Amino acid sequence: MTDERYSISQVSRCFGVPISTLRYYDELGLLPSAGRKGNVRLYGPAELRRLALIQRLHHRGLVSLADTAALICEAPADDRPTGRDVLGASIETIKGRIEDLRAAQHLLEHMLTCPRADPVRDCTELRVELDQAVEDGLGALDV
Amino acid sequence: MTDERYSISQVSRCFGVPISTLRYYDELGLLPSAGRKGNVRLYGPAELRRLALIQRLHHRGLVSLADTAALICEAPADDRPTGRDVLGASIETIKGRIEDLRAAQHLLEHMLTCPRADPVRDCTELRVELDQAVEDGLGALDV
DNA sequence: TCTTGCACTCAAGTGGACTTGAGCGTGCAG
DNA sequence: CTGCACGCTCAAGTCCACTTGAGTGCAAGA
Repeated sequence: MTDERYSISQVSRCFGVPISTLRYYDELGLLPSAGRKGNVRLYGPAELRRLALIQRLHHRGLVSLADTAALICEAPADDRPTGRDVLGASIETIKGRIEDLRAAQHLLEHMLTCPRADPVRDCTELRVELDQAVEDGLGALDV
Repeated sequence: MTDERYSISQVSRCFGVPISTLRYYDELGLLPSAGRKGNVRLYGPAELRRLALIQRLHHRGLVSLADTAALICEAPADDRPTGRDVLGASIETIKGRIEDLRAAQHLLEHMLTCPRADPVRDCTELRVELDQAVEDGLGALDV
């Protein structure tokens, strides 16, 4: 608040992002520093907001760094459609992943609560579901 | 259906998994073949089910291969708690990721529908949210 | 018999996202 | 003025999940 300009180590501490990562993002052009004093990077509010955005999108592999870059780097106007495309595609990808995760969650919860000692071998319910998947797959062989 | 034993290329085709990946999983012990004829891998129904399970868990990085292995390889009985732990932890991880994904999805949807030419720079709503995150982070500096 | 196709092994390479290390500069407290 | 914290660059290394390539074997069909 007092300052307006932050050193790389301050940014690192606030956001829990390693210094090496910040330098790496700078190198990529994903998060350039606001400027330099000597050759020391300084970050301002705009950079902090940008980093917050990057984190929200990229955190734990939600969106690849390349896509994140495509999404948040102001496109050169004529490139705008590209940005929109990535945007739409990313949303679809994310929706798909949420579905996948939900399925995996159900599966794991079943494994956790299943009274069978080894659900993978013994649980009928699980087996039925997996067999269905196998059937679906095998269908492809008869073509 | 007719057969009960499948070649690596058949399995590859049914499940859309590259042959190299199947060999890799075999090498890891994650998905051993049912046996070999000569030194050619053969897969049976149990292996297909196992592969279906692996896919559900591992698909697009949902769960790491190591964790997938921990989850589905029958633990040596005394190791059972370990399996349970991984199970619980995985479920929590997955829940967290679903939340993160939802947040990212909202953010992207806002960016898509926002009338501003460049939401990242111009959208007040977005800025407010990001500023909040920045404030939260900066709080850590005053300690 | 010869070729074609599928399978195998083992070692090395790939890509994404960083991390680590060596070697160097700079500013300020003691 | 010396030492330490902090910062810098550039090259190389790491981890994961595979993929690719070189070299080989076997079995069936023309």
